[in-house]
Amino acid sequence: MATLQLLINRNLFVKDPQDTELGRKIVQQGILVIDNLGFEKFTFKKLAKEIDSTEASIYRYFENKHKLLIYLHAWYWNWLEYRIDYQTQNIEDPIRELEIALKIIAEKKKRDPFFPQIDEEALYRIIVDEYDKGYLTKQVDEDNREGLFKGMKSLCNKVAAMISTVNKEYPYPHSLVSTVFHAAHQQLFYAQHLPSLTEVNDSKGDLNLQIEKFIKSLVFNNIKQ
Amino acid sequence: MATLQLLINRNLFVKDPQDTELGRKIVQQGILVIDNLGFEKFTFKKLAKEIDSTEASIYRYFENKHKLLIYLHAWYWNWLEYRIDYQTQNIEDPIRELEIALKIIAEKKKRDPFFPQIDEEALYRIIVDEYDKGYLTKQVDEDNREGLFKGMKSLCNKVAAMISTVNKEYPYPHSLVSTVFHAAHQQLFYAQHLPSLTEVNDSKGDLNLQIEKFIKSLVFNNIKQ
DNA sequence: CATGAATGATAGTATTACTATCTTTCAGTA
DNA sequence: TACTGAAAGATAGTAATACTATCATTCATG
Repeated sequence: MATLQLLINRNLFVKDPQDTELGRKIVQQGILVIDNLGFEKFTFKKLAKEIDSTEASIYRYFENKHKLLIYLHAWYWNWLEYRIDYQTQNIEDPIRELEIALKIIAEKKKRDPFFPQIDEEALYRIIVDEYDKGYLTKQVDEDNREGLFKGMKSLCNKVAAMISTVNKEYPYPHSLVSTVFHAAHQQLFYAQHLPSLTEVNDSKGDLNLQIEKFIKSLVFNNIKQ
Repeated sequence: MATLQLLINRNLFVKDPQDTELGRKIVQQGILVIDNLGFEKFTFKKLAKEIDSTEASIYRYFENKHKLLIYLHAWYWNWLEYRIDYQTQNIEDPIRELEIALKIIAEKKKRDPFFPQIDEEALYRIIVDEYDKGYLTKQVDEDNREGLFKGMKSLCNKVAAMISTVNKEYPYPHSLVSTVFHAAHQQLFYAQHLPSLTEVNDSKGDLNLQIEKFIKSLVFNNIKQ
């Protein structure tokens, strides 16, 4: 099987971690350590220990842990966009296309053999648990200027365009999509931790399937004519 | 004019900050300092300097800065709930009642003379900028067990109940409300910092009014029969 | 006047988030 | 074979953070 690489914005790293053994280990194990400790307790020192390297070496790849987190987010959004592109090839019906996109956003993530170095299941847990810590900071404007959020924005544009194709009168395609992106992850977090904030519930079967139904209803109830 | 006090969960503080001069100053100035610095750069030491007190004294009121943040969130949600209760008194029409609730959630917050010690405009900026930092942590389950999120949950229940009154067939009242709560704040953040993720835009007039329309459309498109 | 609660003052600790410098390893090349 | 340079390791150091502990002072109340 071919092994792919997603192209990540150069401003997210000092030195491209995909280029070297150590770099790949930083990303690979970084995902696992953040998943284990949570982002606040995660440090480069702890990660260095895990991969038998040093703090200083990790700093040669990432300016700080915040950039590493955005890097992982960027990877995630690029991965979703690639999968949506892939799975909507040759689909003519715009409604069907939109359904596929929403399914991919909401579904439970599994390891993708095209990217053997990334544990997508752990990464997905990180996205769910730390969703907006990437951009809810005082440096958001600078980060945005450097294009660090291009991945999410690009996918948002893509899905918003699908919505406009289905119903070009709907006035809030981007707002609806950014809301749905968040809801898809947030509802999973709520189901696991604050269940009184959602109807999505373990006892009703697969959580992600319920979330998929919820966000589909959210979207289609809004854009049907 | 009467001065009111909102009742905040006892587990959120070591010693009730509403009981003393210093406590009130901690909350009052805490809001302003967090608003200025952002939550990550905010420290008790900096706040202590601001109020001419000491780090140790602040620790006598709040276990750590995270608890102070949740305290402020709790205050905010209690405040919204109180205002919704107040403004929906004697309203018979459930649709009108729901509209009022959504308006209060989305609208631009102004100083409330009933609570002269709280700068609601600064607090609102904090909520918008740090929305889920209160609960997106590894201790969420413990915090939740201690009832720290009662405020948001209670308001969510209230608005979800309004939705069920309007349409008792709608299957996702709580999910819709928790999504809308988030969207109401997120869309403002996006409009200010990541404008390509939203149609809400300064050049179209008042941001909060646009958000109000968006979330009303979101809710009513979903629950109309 | 005595008491005790609240606060202030000061100090100390482990950890974090870096930066700097120097050495070693090792692959490619002259 | 020796030489070079890039990558990584080793080590040290710094300012700030997130606390904890202890002791002194203030001040209202009984």
